[in-house]
Amino acid sequence: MQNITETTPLEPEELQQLAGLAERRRAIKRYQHLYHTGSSFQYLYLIRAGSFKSYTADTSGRQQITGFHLSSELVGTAAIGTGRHICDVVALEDSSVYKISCAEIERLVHKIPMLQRCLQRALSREFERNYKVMMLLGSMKAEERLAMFLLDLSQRFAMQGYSATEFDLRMTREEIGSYLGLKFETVSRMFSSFRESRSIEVKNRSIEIKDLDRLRQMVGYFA
Amino acid sequence: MQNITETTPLEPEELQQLAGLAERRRAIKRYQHLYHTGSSFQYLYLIRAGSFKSYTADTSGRQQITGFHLSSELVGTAAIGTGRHICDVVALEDSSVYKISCAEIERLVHKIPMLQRCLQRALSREFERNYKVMMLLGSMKAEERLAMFLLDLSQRFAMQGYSATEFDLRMTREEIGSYLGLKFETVSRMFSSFRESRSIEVKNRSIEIKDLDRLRQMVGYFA
DNA sequence: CGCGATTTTGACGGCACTCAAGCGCCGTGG
DNA sequence: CCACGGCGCTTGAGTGCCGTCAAAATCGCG
Repeated sequence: MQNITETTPLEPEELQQLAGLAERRRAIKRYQHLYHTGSSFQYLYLIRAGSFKSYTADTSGRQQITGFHLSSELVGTAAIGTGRHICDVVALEDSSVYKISCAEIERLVHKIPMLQRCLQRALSREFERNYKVMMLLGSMKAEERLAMFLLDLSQRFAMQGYSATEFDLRMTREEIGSYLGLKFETVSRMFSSFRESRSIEVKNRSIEIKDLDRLRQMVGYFA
Repeated sequence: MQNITETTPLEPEELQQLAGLAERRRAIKRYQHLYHTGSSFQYLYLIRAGSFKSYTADTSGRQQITGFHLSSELVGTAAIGTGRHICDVVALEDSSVYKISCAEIERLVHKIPMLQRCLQRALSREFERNYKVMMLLGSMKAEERLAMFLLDLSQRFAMQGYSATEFDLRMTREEIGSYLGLKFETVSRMFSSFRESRSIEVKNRSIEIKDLDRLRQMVGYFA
């Protein structure tokens, strides 16, 4: 499961590669945009600290969340192919990013084949995730969706060296619901249900996974 | 709406560009595969006649349909970024394709900037469709999904110069359902419901759209 | 401290899924 | 040529999940 065509979690060594390219860091305040839909592709952003959400407007104007982005992940890669950003990205909290100029990348890709491979692997991972998201939204039940969401977050936190079982959500129930194709009341009910089955401890935004295996069972085949 | 990261409808002039590159045509019998998941990316396929479906195995082994491909559309483009195919593609009927070698494209892209733009535009369209598919599966009702499916087919047939209102489906109700995240019984019921409201005439696989506007209204905001 | 935003929980209803039966179409073989 | 069988399709009945509406509790920002 995971973000569609936007977030790109990086292996530690890939991260180092890219950090070297970072021209400068930039502070992004809560609710501030990294970029807007349709704006031209100038930079990739490597998240140094904080978190973001990306969304598109469903044609009635409300936002449809398409992904969440955590620290040490790469944002903006979907625009590589098209030259224009295809969604809005906004900070969920005060954050900090490295800006990596698109032109700079182009130049260096020719010099350093390693970097080419690194970016290709990143794009490849994104493509494969599209299919998982499709299956998620197409056929999974609310319980399965939320379990998958938690496992996904858990794995991404672990990848950065944080705890895989204790973390804080940075997004509202409504944002989670939008991402998973559920109403926020359903998300809330599922959290309560997970608590009653002792799979997790949840107090507002703080999550502690008590029974990782049970979550995995819920996701079942889709893992 | 439409296929995720796999099909690429082409404008007539783009089609001509690519037809020039076609090395040779190849006949594909019904149920025969064009390529398998994981196989290395060797060719793009321009469909000359016939139709295909692409699917991935949801981990329990059943196939999850991810797209349908009609004549004069380009198949296999999703693998450009990754070098490996990420789904299986199989013929729904006896078909014929042009094979366009990957190496050939690479060479010509350097010579003809026009072709580069053509492929980029194609990829761009695919990316944007991902979002529509996400919204479709995330929040639309069965009626809206099927209406959108029919309008999408209608538009693609029209693009090839065929009738936008009368066409034959090449896929089963079950395949449509898999694609739209519905059970085949629900698809069947919706077809019957559309018939009762005089929006379409439907007899087995043959479809005649009687009230295009009504279908558009059903899709509503999502159009 | 106070107010708006977020979250929880309950009651209720509708849409889509499940299970099941029956029909139509078509290819195969007697 | 017809009988048969299989597959796809339709339709019905019943159920369950999730969305809607509503109210109350809690959080957190100013």
